[in-house]
Amino acid sequence: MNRTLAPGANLTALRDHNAALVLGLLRDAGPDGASRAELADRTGLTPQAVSKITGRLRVAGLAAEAGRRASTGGKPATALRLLPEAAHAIGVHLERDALTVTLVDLSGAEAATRTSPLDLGAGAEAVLDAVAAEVARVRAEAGGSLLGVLGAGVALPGPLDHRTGVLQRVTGMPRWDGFPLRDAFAERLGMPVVVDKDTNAAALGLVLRGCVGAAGSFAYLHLGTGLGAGLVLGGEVHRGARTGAGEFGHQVLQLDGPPCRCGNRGCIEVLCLDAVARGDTAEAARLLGTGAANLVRLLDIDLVLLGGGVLLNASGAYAAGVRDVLGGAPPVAVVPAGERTVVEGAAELVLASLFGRGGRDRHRALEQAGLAAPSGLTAPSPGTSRP
Amino acid sequence: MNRTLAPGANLTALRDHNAALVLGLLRDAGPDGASRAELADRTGLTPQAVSKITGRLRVAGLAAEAGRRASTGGKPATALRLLPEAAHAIGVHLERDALTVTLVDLSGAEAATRTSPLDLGAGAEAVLDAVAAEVARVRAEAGGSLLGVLGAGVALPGPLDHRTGVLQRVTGMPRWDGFPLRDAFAERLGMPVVVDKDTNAAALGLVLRGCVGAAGSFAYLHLGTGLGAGLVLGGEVHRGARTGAGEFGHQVLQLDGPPCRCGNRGCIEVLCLDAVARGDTAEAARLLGTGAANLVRLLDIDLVLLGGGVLLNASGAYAAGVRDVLGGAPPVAVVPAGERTVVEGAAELVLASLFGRGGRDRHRALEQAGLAAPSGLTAPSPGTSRP
DNA sequence: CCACTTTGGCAACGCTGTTGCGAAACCGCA
DNA sequence: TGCGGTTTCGCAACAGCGTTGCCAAAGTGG
Repeated sequence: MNRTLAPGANLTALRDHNAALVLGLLRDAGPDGASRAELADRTGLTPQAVSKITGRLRVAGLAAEAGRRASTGGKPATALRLLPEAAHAIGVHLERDALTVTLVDLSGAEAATRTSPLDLGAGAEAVLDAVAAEVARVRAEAGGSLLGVLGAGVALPGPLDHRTGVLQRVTGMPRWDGFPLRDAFAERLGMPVVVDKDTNAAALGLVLRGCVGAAGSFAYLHLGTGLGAGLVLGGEVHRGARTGAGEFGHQVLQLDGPPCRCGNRGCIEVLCLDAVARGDTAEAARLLGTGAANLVRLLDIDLVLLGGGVLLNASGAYAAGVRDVLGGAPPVAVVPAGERTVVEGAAELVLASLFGRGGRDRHRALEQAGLAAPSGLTAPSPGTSRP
Repeated sequence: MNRTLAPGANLTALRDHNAALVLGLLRDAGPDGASRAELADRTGLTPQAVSKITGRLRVAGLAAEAGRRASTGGKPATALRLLPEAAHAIGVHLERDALTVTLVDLSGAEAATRTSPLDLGAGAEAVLDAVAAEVARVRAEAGGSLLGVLGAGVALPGPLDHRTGVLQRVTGMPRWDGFPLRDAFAERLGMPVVVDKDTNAAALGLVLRGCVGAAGSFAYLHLGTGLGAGLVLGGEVHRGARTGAGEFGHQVLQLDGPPCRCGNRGCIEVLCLDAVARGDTAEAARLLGTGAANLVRLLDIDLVLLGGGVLLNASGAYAAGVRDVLGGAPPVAVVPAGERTVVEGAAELVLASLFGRGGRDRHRALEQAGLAAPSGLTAPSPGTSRP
């Protein structure tokens, strides 16, 4: 077992953990906010600890008081809410023929978004130029404010390595093989960059945006030019050893089926895309449902989200068809996801570490957002709201 | 998302986390032990912190100094090792027709094991009697020492709920439906009890016993009377929403295949067991490999362990057959597991919380093992080894 | 023999969440 | 209107965590 994955914890880690936890709850609470007592309940911390933590958040400009709640028999609670404009993140979605860039605030709300054509096969320099230009335009559109952009998340089809940010043999585009995308983008954009597979980014975004309700685990199935999946297990995106998890499309469903470009026979992708090409949506949905059922049984999840161009064009039919195969027991919800899951998720790659959702460097993210100043200076008291 | 799954952390949680981490490293180090400096390196804690933690472990009787290492140019390191006999755990494996009970020490080494026939369908009282009797005999065999038995882990086929310890419709044995196994066992045996599915217990045991090397994720495939799997993802057993994860056997591999008792067609279990019944080991291995390949691609794991009676009877042939289907890239290791993985894993269900491997109540476990005395009394200095 | 390296303990320290206590603000009832 | 009860929340003192600074011990190598 890899012990380096479970490091020792010190007081800094403890503080950052709790701060991220509270920030996440505040984000989930939305503009109405949450009271300190409520936060204490949800976290298991004492009210005093929550007061100290929210005090730090207020000093850092990440949270503020937001009016009073109705009393429940005693002193009315003062709501605390996230200040979404305290920081922003950029999401970049690279497709074979298109580039989408978005700028979102801490709550995930979109400040500006642009889509433009792209030739991903044109090579690194051309793509870097295009992305840098679009990022600049999006920032200008959003008001030109250069304040508080925490970083950029980049989502693309893969295969790639999330930890190092290095691309592998992108199908049909050998020029990208071995390209250190993260470092190149970070240098060019002048900000921290996180790279992930498109389906993983989408799945992460769905978690952070509260689109999955109370489900701790779910699968996001994406049917576009290919068929892939993003897996969230126990609240965390499961990427596997080589960021290769989610290879849903090359699941063998028919041992003696038609050959696939991957070398096997009867992959669900081939069967499904054939049905789509024939216009047989019902059969495509049935195949998708069979694959989803395999996945649901293997991982015991109770939510399946559907996305990608093909599925969204007939989301009702696909959802119904998949639901039909899955049956009712155990009860699995099948829901179509939004239109821009991937680019929104790309931006969330940056925000995840702030909100205790398994980002790669929570401490740096919190520091960058104004918490935990590197110099050992203690922040002054925020001053409480008194008459 | 379920925020109750990510609670706030206080100083107690921090101390317990680090203590469990160090205990886990000491267990992995085996009888040769590990030096404080080495522990500091692996945990990322400062040497001083490690000294304090190991001091507490020594006071609690869980660790001791174990001689000197060769010098590397300075003062030679003093090795610290786990004292395995400081505590014990009981593992119970319930099968349809057999009962196995084992008593292991902290290192997982077996002190005594007994197997006896059992009629699982005979109902709760008869089974409780049998288990209690066997547990008493095993304790007697192990020397009669009643000291330091932390609890019992119970592994059985399921379906069941790990968190509550309640059984669901055990296939073919309706009398067990809804039976609160954990609480009934806990009362009868007079000790804490953890219940889990047999394949999950086996997978957990393989992690804790260091049988999986540096792999953070792997699948344990078990082919006995049925076909199931235990999944470890990112170092943690993945149980899913209802402890139902690992339903490998009812993965559809042949859309128009023979009907299965689960209602679908072409489940891998039916296909595979048919091949086994025909004596066609090569075909069974090929089918198993195809299912394993689906799983490996979906989860991006690089280790598959094989267990269960059928597989172990011809482990070489099965491993080779599975390896053949999986191919070499990405490199997936296929290895047969040991004979008693389930009952050993059942005992590890109890030990897991001590060693920072995701047990359900680490604090209680550490307290029970002699650490973190409930009264606020600080433990005295352990006294260092001086001439 | 002496410089150097490495291990590891002691004491003081900074920072964490916790506890004890009290003020503020509201409800409900007399 | 007055008073007790309830709930929220801050201040101050506190215990306990890992960290830092310093030093002793015990080897190696010139």
